Amino acid sequence: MIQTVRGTFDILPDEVPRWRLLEETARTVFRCYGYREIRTPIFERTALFARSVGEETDIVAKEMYTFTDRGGECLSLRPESTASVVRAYIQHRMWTWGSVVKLFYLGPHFRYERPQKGRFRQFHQIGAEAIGQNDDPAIDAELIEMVEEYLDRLGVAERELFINSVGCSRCRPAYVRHLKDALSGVLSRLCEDCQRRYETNPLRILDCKVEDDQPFIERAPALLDHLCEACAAHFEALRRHLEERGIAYQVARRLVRGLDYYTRTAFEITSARLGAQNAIAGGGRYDGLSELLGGPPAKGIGFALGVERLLLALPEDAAVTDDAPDLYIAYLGEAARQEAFRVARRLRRAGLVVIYDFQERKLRRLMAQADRMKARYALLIGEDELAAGRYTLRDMRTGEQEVLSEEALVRRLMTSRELSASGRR
RNA sequence: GCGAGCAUAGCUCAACCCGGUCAGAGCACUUGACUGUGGAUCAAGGGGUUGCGGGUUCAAAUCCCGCUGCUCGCCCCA
Repeated sequence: MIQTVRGTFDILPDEVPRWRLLEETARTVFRCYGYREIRTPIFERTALFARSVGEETDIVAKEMYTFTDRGGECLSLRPESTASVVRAYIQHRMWTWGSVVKLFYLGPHFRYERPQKGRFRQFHQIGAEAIGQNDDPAIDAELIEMVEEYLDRLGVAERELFINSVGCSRCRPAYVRHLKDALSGVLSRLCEDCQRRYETNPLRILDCKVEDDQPFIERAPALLDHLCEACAAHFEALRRHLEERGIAYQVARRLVRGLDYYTRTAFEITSARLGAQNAIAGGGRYDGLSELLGGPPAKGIGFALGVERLLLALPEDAAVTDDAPDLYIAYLGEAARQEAFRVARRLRRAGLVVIYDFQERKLRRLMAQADRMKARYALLIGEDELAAGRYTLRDMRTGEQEVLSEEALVRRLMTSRELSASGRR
């Protein structure tokens, strides 16, 4: 039997409401902050990700789904979306849209990783980007506020917000040299991974969780103490803005970002309810990315949020299936069956959710099924009803029944406040 | 790429340690008790080559080896 491929999964009807809740809440909240939805292709030229995310990162070096199409183009399924959004910003000359363009996206992304809790090969991200000439720290603070508001509205508890600054192209290289100098003496006493990172990505050493390495890392110089004046001022301003907005945060001096394009503001939101992969959202500034991709100078900040992880942190009762039928039609006999189809069609056109069984069954079974499906009403069409030209409508909650003409039935259902036609649609 | 654990009915699991008792329960599904009226109860039924392949043995779901898959952790990241 052919099954879903490793690291992918079906989202079955019972789970879909939870997904929709996340998506719809994102659209609602982000819209309030002036962010507009953008949908970029699911695959792009490989070069886009190689250049932006970084050739040496794990994502590009060993996690992308890369293939050559029939025309010989080297393409990759998107491992993230910031690169695509910035590409779109450049391609569509969005700087003419205004000084800061605010965009958000949501959808599947792909990385060839070893699956584990909260980590899959096809995974979903919700993210937003603010791109333009302006790099006011208030933009950073507003974006963070928006993420917090979103998580609040979903009821995601036990969260923590960490912020840091990773500097810019002026101050970071000097700091990295500083860091390497400071660690060179104790390099042999660090874990294997850190020895490797020392060469490939020294900043990552700050992120190491190995117990024995901690004393050395604690003593190493911190990025925050080596920012250039402009970056330091930017970070201080961000802190002030967050405080003015009443957003609780912790400065995580060792927080770094995995992708090469990040500058200055870096932040991460974790949830204690998650497990080993406890980062629920992460983001930061990427002021050089547009130019790196051949576009005009532009500043940018964004974040991405892992939907599968968010789902793990979401309260149990966050969403319920809302596809229970308004009306279950129980018919008895062939003539009643045709009548049932006709009535169902009329009510469905009016927006009601109407269900019936295609198979002849005993009335008892039909009622049991209506109950199981949580139908609000049941409509009985049998010999008596056909003869009288009136139907029996049963309120499944109270058990009360009334006999109604078709017109009275339609009027009755259409004015019922709790049904689909007048309510949620 | 590395490490550990698990794999029995559609789902949740029992039997595995100390091989032999037709491979079982609950939920779900179908039917009946109940001639046109649901949630309860009782009964019956369908459904499994015990992940796959090999080995040991008179005998393997049970012990051994290989493979595959899944889960969790490392790495990395959202």
